[in-house]
Amino acid sequence: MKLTPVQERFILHWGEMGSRWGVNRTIGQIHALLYLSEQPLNAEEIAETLEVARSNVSTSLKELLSFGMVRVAHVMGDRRDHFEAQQDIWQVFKTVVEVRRRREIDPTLSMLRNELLAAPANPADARTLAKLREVHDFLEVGTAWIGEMQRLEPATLMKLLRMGAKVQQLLRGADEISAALPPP
Amino acid sequence: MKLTPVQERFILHWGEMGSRWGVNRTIGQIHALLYLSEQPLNAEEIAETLEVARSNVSTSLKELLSFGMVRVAHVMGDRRDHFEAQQDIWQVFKTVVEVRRRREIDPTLSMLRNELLAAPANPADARTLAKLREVHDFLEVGTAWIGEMQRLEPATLMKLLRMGAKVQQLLRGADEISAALPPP
DNA sequence: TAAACGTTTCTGTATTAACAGAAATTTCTA
DNA sequence: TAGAAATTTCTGTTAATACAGAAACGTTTA
Repeated sequence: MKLTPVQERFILHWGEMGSRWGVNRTIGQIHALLYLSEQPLNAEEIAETLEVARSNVSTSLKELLSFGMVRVAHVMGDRRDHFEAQQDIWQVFKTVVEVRRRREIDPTLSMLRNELLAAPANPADARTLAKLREVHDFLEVGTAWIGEMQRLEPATLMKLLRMGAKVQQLLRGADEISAALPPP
Repeated sequence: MKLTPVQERFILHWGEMGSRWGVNRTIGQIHALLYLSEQPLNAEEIAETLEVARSNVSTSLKELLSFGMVRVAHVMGDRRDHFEAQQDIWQVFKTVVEVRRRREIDPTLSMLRNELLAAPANPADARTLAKLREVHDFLEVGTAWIGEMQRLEPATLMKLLRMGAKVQQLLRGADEISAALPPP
């Protein structure tokens, strides 16, 4: 597959950013390529276009599949697997958030839960445990929030986002309401 | 500074997670130590407690200071710098979001802006540019949203988060309102 | 201004992750 | 069930990052 200069720059950039998003360059590039591609591509085409080793493509695709960012498609009369990327940018974002939650928050949450449950009698730790509880509660509530956000439809979210300041007002309103209630 | 087993486990875990959050182990550990510490610590104490090289502490502190997660404090009769971590967990979170936005979103936004402005006449790129615009708009609107969220007070946010489902309803309400309006 | 104290920068080593290419395995077709 | 085609796993190399220890640089006080 021949790339235009614009496509090439986008793919290279996406690969570069990959490392900052917690995936390697090849995974980023493959995702960008499939995101831009009009039709599903097979592993061979991907390897040729990006000039990376076939095995590297295989490993990377497996990871992208496991994230749910790419799926297998089949082309009539061709027995090879073809791959296509999730095209809805909001879905892509939800996937990213989900993956990162599992990697970056869940392990800490479960570690904190353990410490708080094991709750030793050592009075020297009273202050420490109070802080751990604070972090725990913050993360707990944050992940619940993320979960709710993820249940929103793409269209709904985009509209909400576009509303911007209005939502802000809505939230401030909610704050006033909750301020009027007795503390939890 | 002598650590209790609970403190030690927390610090080690935080250091471990550091790499997943885009900072190295030492930075994570120092942050955890200062977060738990009752009073500001100097670089020497930090190095001893964590058993890492003094130079490593210096570099890591500089980075934490640049993030705004740690600040310098002074102790009467001691000319050495002492360091204390931001204690408000919501502030910590805001800082993390801010740092990651700069690292993970801003470069892509500016790259996309460039491509869209340079807008070459090549008709083969029409489809590609449309997709780039979609990504661009999504990120643009997302960062604006983040900015608004960051202006909320800690107490306000915690209350909002705790409201959970109620906020969800509020958002759905907003959706119905926006659905009733003509498309933007 | 000297010397004691504190901090930062530099340099080499070690650890980790990414990747290419080869080998092995699986899947499909005739 | 051959044997061809496609995919995955394995192995060694390369590149990037983290880190310790040493050296250099600043700052304060007597």
